[in-house]
Amino acid sequence: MLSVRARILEAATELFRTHGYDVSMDAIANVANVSKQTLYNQFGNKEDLFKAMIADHGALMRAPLNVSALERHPREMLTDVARQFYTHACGPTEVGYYRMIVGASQQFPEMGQAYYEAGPRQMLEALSQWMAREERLGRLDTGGEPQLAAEHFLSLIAGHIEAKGLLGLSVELAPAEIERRARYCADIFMRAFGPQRLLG
Amino acid sequence: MLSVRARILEAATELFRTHGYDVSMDAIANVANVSKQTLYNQFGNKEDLFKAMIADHGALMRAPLNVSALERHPREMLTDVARQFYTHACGPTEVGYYRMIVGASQQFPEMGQAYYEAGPRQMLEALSQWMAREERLGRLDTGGEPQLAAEHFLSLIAGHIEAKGLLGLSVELAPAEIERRARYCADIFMRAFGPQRLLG
DNA sequence: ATTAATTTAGACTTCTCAGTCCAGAATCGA
DNA sequence: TCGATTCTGGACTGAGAAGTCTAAATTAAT
Repeated sequence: MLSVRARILEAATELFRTHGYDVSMDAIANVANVSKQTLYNQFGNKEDLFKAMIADHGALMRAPLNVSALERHPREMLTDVARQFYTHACGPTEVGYYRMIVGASQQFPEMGQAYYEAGPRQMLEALSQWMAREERLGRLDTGGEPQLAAEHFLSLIAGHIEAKGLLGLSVELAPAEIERRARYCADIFMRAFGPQRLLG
Repeated sequence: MLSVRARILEAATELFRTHGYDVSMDAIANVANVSKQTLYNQFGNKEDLFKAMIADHGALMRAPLNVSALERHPREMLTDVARQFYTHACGPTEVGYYRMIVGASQQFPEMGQAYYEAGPRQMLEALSQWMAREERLGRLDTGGEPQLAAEHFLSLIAGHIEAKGLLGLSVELAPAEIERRARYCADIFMRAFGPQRLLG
């Protein structure tokens, strides 16, 4: 049996994700199988509950980009990053969550900031550092702008898929499609940033 | 003097954009300098007003990508598209609007769909057709996938900037920065999709 | 077993907001 | 000018939701 607090957070995550901030505390209490008073005892008020949920979720988000396997060829590495992104960060659950944050950040600007720091920012940072290293090894050529190149690679992966998801359009990717897209992205990126360039 | 209806739409656009769907009809009536009853006479109810505002706005959104000047070199054309995007579609106003739609599409899924069709979808379509033509002329090489290439170019432009804007982070680009980014994007794209490729 | 703390159920207060109603003022058409 | 339409201001209703309160039940600690 989960702790009372954990059950509340779980229910809150699910309901906020699917309905946005416009969920009644009663609804959360019901789904968590907890009395309203307990909910207020644990979290004080709705806003604090919301923030606690964000903080709780942040921990889960940091894992996907695991840039530990350093010694692979850039193309393999990039394919893998893309694959992981499509598998974990791009499914309807995570996109729904992202969507909810976007909606809520209108009311609580600091939520958007916090999400950015915990999520996109960290991925960007990690990827950028890896690219800088590869550039020193002569296996990438970002023109001395690994930060921009990392931005562009993430945009390449997420781009249109994520935009559609945000607007509520279906975004399920079959495994084969994930594979195809992942390879395609790595390919495009290597054409633009690989070491053997012609133009520029 | 604007018509009553136009004034209401203007006020609604502004308020919905900045505060999301959680704006009171009273507030809208006040800003529009109109009585509440008039507001209801004109639009029936809040949801219809919201939809009318979307429809009204849609018309404005279709202009920016003006793919009429066909005979320029791809690089120039792409730079121009990017420049237009950064200038018109990426400022705080338009991003705020996009953000609001994302938030509302949780409550009204068809809004997200409508926005996608009227905005991103049309840009994608136009760009994709242009790329297909350029490919026939031998001035681009998208590997027979102009649709994907167009997706990627738009992602390249919008990518991180838009994501930050959605989360409420500042996103103002100075003119010089717009110029730099526009050129950079066209450059990257040409490296990956220009005709003189090495890898593949 | 007894005491202290926590949980429960649900009634209650207060507030905000969508939408209605109405009586009088302004506007418009012929 | 006069009749019809539209707009105004503001009171009003009804619903939903945040947060409080209380008395009883449950759980945990000694």
